[in-house]
Amino acid sequence: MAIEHALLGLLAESPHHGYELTKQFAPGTTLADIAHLEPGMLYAHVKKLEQRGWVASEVEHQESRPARRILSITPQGRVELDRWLREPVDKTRDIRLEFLLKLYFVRTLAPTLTAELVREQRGLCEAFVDSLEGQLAEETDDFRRLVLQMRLAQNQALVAWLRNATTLVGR
Amino acid sequence: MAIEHALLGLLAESPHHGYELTKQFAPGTTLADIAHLEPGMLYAHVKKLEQRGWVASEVEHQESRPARRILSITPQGRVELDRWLREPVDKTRDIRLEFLLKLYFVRTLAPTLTAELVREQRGLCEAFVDSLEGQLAEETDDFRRLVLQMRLAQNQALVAWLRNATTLVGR
DNA sequence: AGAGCCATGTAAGAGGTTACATGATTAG
DNA sequence: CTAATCATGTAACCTCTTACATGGCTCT
Repeated sequence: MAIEHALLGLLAESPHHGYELTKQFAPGTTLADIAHLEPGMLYAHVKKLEQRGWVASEVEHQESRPARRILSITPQGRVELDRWLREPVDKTRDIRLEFLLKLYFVRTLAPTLTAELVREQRGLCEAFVDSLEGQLAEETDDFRRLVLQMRLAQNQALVAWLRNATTLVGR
Repeated sequence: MAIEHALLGLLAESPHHGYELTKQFAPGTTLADIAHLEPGMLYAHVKKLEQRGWVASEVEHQESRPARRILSITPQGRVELDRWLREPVDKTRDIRLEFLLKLYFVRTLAPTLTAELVREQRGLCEAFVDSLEGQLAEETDDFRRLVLQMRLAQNQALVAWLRNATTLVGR
């Protein structure tokens, strides 16, 4: 899901063929730092995106080179990408991959939305922190407290990071 | 993987049949708080554990109740469980589920190993913190710094939590 | 009479990993 | 001559999620 939206994000800038897209995820690139994507999986994702009508393709023949399929984003694809870029993730574990991808693309594709995305994500994390603090106040079992404390520590760290990100990313 | 070891952990205390095991993961229990396990998947996991020779089963017939398969851990299963209980996890994301399961079972099955497990896990997290700090010192790109800072914040929070856990769990 | 408990599973589908398959061209 | 690059995919195999299938018993 998240990776497919990232592919939409790459195609939103300009059409590309599959091989070019795999290069964006090659070791050492920023995207590879966030998500792994093997060439084999890329073509499978593209197939799904075409089936959903978010991507269209056209074959380009070349001399002395294999033919390539030029992929471009459709109007429905743009609608979907825009929806995705505005929505924060609701599970803490999705911040590592999906939220970072949103942040990566929102900055270049819709810079004016960046600050709002970060703010909404921080709102969700803060609400979760509050909820965990409430649960912790009522919990008496040592081990369950330990579990809650871990989640609390992680979410507090994310809130602090997002607060800092607002200033860095929001210019 | 992690959930299968948790099932081994439950069977290490005493033999159980499948239905009893599903109850251990029912909503509201401590285990359900760490990991989700639907009945359907439980039987699939048990099948795998039997194929590996870590669990053996014996059918028990009952009057006026469906027959049940009593599951018990084998000697090889105990060896595997012991190995698993001693090893910290090496990816940060596995702490949420797999490390918590290890912690849950090591406390009751091998309490003397608890402090050592927490210490080793903290060692790994600290090493990762050091590595991230090194990368951050050399990174100039704003966005990549943001990614590194998030990972750093998360791992620092875990180190602090593990430090606190030593005192709580190690008695 | 109907809801829920006991007790076991299968089946279908989504998602990811790893490896393999093809075959021409260009650079060292 | 060998390795890397260009360019596409398939196939096999895990894991997890969700839903369904069965059928008797107990409690209200």
